[in-house]
Amino acid sequence: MGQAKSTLTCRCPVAAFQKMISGKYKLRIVWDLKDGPRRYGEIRTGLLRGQDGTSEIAPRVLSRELKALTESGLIDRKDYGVVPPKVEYRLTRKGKSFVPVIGAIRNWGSRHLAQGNVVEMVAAE
Amino acid sequence: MGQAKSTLTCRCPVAAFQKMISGKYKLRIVWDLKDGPRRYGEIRTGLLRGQDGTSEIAPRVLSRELKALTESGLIDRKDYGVVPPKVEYRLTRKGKSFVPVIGAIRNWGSRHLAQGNVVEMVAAE
DNA sequence: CAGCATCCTGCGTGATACTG
DNA sequence: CAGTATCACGCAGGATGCTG
Repeated sequence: MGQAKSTLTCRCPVAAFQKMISGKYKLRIVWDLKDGPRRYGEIRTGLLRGQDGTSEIAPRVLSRELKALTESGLIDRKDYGVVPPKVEYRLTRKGKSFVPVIGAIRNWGSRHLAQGNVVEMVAAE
Repeated sequence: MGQAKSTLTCRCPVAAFQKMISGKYKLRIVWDLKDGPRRYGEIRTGLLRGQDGTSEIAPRVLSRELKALTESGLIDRKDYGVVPPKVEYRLTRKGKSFVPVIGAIRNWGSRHLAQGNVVEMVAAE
């Protein structure tokens, strides 16, 4: 069996991590899901908070991110099989264990990364 | 100094983080640098450890990653201005503060990510 | 040795339209 | 509502070759 196919497989945990969270929204999705299950549409609109309401994320994109996260085992898809459609996404155990990592990232980011439009000189070192 | 370029600017620390470490090698470079300064060539060959010696990283690519990291303020470039050229890269204070974050990532990754076939405990820290 | 200049390619991202 | 199907585009990433 081998090697060569697994999407997430890599000798370096960092590289594997990179692959897992590749994409603009995966981290944010997982983070948003930490408070509980959310529906497709909720995630979609939730991703826009803070943005100047430009265009919404393309469904194709969100769809793929969600699928990738599911295949990574971070989230779980629950289809209620009703009409109109209702689908919820929630963190798996693995996904929950990942939340603190994102927390660390956010924590570091909020201290060392210029956020918002306030670009405070990163400089001086 | 201080270019108010919005290169890293984003309202969401996570997104800013994503931008900062975008690219296949940035995280690994920073991690490699945690043990001390390294020269261009050392970083280049160091990035190959574990790979089956396919092709080396294109200089253009490494160069760009290095430059981006420098502009992000994570690493610092030191040119000795000699012949033949000698250039060292080292972590800045900011870069050092970022190492634990990568540590958290590696730690999580080594536990939850399938790492190819060779899972050699990264644990030892 | 430590890069830069040029060309090329695949994929991630986005916009639009359509469906069960 | 929760997606899928198509088309298009920009850019990261790799391959060479050259230079101070």
